[in-house]
Amino acid sequence: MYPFSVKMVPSPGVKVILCLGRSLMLQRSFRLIPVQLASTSLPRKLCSVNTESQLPANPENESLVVNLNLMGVDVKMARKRQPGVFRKVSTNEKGLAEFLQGKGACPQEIASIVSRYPRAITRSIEHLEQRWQLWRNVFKTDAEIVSILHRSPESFFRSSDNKNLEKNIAFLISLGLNIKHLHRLLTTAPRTFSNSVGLNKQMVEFLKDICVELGGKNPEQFAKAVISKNLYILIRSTKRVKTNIENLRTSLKLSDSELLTLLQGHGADILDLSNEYLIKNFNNLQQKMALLGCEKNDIKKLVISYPMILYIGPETLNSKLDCLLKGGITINQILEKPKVLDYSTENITGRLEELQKVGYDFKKHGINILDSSKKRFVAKMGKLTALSDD
DNA sequence: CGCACCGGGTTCTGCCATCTGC
DNA sequence: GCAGATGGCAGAACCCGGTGCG
Repeated sequence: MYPFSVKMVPSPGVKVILCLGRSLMLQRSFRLIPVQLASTSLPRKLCSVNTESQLPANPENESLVVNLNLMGVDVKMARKRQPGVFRKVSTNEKGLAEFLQGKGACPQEIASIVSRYPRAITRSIEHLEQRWQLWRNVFKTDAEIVSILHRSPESFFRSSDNKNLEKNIAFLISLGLNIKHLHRLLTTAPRTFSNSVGLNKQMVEFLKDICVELGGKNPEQFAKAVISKNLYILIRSTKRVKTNIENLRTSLKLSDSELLTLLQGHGADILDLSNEYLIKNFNNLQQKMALLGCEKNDIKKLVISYPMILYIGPETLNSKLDCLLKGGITINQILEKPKVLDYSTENITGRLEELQKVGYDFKKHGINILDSSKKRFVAKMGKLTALSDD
């Protein structure tokens, strides 16, 4: 039970609802019963007076504030975020709390959810139940949904349009994405599902257009490939994606087919970057590589074989490169095996030190050892130490 | 077995601006 | 004119292991 329920005397109707549990059908029959308790005690007269007096359109609902405080909601934060919610005469904080608790959320999680997205308390039980079921089409357990809600309350509550959510799921499936894709998509970028279907369609159409423009033969396949490679793409603006594609094309002087291959491969990820950032990273890369004696063509090859290099910020990239070079690795070796840049500078530094101790010869053995999992690296080091001890 | 190649998994919300509908 | 709905933005890598080949 929730703290505020101690203080409140539920009306008979609500008591009935609470006892009935969570059967959607039964709750539906009680639809007309006010879901909010405290606010119903607020005299209606007060509101009608407001229309003709100079008082603010609607004063803050005091009993709502009391309820939220009892729930442990950070009222100050909530008020700052969505002040309008506090002036509503009827809200459903109790229903929401009951609902979420029934799904396995703890009071702290519920408080945190409401603090960060107060409008959640304006959703009716029917709405919540329906939306939850739609999410359950994708998730196997309630616990998974609770964890997403706790992570990003806005993704679940921002839209009141369950029809739109339904259409989104249907649309994504129609693209050829299977349930596993949807699961990853909803886990990773839940906002995708509260976009309007129109917006999602717009991005997909844009991707298909790009494909055709670049001489691709299968636009649907291309769009699907980009989405499954980059799960965030549907929460980006087409403007951002378009500008990034243009910038990639011009700065690398890519042919249509090179660009097409890049975009549906590992290049899909870098479309996420803000336009500024992509340019900044590219300029830094170009500058740094020139300093190290590389040709323009080397840079192009490097980006095509390892697009994620453009994801790395100037400072990180430069220090990573410097650290490798200091450790006795040549720039040509990096150009050949750019995946070593995948690993953190700390990781690389540590490995270089260990390898130096056993006198590892990069000229002879190459640098692949740096691009391996920790488990494999440790195993390899074990052998190398044993060897050097002999 | 040892190694290189390669693809995959994780990760990303919380705020502000703008429209829309009552 | 208000609150709700929706769009858009900044931020900024790292790690693991299956598989197939010699």
